[in-house]
Amino acid sequence: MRNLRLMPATALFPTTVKRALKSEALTALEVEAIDLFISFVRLFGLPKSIGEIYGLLFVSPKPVPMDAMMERLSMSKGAASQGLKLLRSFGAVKTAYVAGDRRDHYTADFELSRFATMFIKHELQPHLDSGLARLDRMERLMEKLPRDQKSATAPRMAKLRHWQEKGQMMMPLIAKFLVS
Amino acid sequence: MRNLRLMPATALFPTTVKRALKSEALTALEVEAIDLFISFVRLFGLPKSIGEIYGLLFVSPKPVPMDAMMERLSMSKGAASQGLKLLRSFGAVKTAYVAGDRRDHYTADFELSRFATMFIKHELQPHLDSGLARLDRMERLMEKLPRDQKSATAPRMAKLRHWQEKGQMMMPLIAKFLVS
DNA sequence: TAAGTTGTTCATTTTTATTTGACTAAATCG
DNA sequence: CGATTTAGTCAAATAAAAATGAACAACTTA
Repeated sequence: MRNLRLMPATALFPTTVKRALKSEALTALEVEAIDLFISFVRLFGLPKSIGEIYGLLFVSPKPVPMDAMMERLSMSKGAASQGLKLLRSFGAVKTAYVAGDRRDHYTADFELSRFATMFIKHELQPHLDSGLARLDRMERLMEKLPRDQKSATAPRMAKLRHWQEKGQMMMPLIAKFLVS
Repeated sequence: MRNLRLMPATALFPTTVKRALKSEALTALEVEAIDLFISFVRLFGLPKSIGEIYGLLFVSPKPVPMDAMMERLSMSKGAASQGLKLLRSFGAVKTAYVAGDRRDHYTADFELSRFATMFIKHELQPHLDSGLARLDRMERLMEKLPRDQKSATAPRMAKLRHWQEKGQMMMPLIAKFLVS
C-alpha cells in the first residue's frame, strides 16, 4: 500500500533528508477534534472525510501536507484531495508555505461560520431562488382550479409565499449575525 | 400488485359502496408541490418520500388516506407508513376523522416551522449538548500538552467555546423567530 | 531529459440510506 | 366466529453517497 523504499546501507550521508517513514497514531486530542468535526460537518450534509480533515487540522500546531493526512487518517488520496479542494473552496482551510518542501501544506481557518455561509450560499439560496419561480407557476395553476378547490388552496399558497419571503429576508440577517 | 376483485354482475345494489378502483394521475399543481417539498425536506436531511407525502397533502383540499397516497405516489406501504409516522411525530401532519370510513385520513399542518424546530430539537441540540462535555474533555487533554503546543492550541479551544456558547444562545432566539 | 514527486480525476468498489413487500397484529364487519 | 380491512414491522433488495486507487498530468531535480 505504502511504497517504502529501504535506504541502501551505504547511504550514510544522504544528500536529501528523508521524511519520517511511519506516521504517528492519532493523539486523544486529535481523536476528539476529529469526532467533533465529523458530527459538525454532518449537520451541513458533508461527508465524514471532510470532518476528519478539518478536525485534524484544527488541532495541528503546524501546517500539514496531504500525504501526512492520508497516512494519519488512513484515508485515500482521492478523498484527501477532494476534501481539501472543497474545504479550500469555501475558505475553511488555507495553504501555507513551508521552506524546502515542495508539497502544499494546509492549516485550518478557524472561522467556523464559513461552513454556515457555504451552506447558505450553496444549499439555501439556490432553493429560495428557484422557489420563487415555482410559486409563480403554482399560483398560475391554482387559477385554473374549480372555484371550491381554488378557495381551499389559496391560503396555502399564501403561507408558502410568506415563508419564502421570510426566508429571503432572513438570509442577510443570519449572514451578518454569523460573521460577528 | 393491487388485488382488485371484479364485482359480480348480479351485485347491482351492493350493500357497501366500493371506493374508486383507479387512482388519478398527479395534477400539475401536485407535481409542483411535491417537487418543492422534496427539495425542502432534503434541506433537513430527510428522505424524498417524506417530501412526497407532505407535498401531496399540502395541496390536497381534503384529507387523504394512506392507501390513496401509496397509489398516487406509487410508493410502498412501508415508506408511506414510516413517512407518516415521522411527519406525525413532529406535528407536520394530522389525522382527520372522515365519517363512514375506517381508515385514518391525513392532512398537512401548514406550519412549516415544524420542520425547522424538529431539526433543531433532534439534530442541533443533541450536538450542542454533547459538544459541551467534549470541550471539557479536550481542555483537560490540552493541559497535558508540552508548553509550546499548549499555547498554540489554547486560542483554538477558546474559539470552539465561543461558537458553542453562541450556538446555545442562538437556539432559543431562532426558535422564537420561527414561530412568529 | 529521465526519474521521481506531488496532486487531480474518475471509473469502480464499498458503505450507508432508503424503499420494498411479505408477514403479522389488531380492529371491524357480517 | 371467520373473513376482510387497515396499518405496522422488518429482512431483503435497491438506490444513493462516499471512498478507493489506478491512470495521468504537471512539476522538480539530479
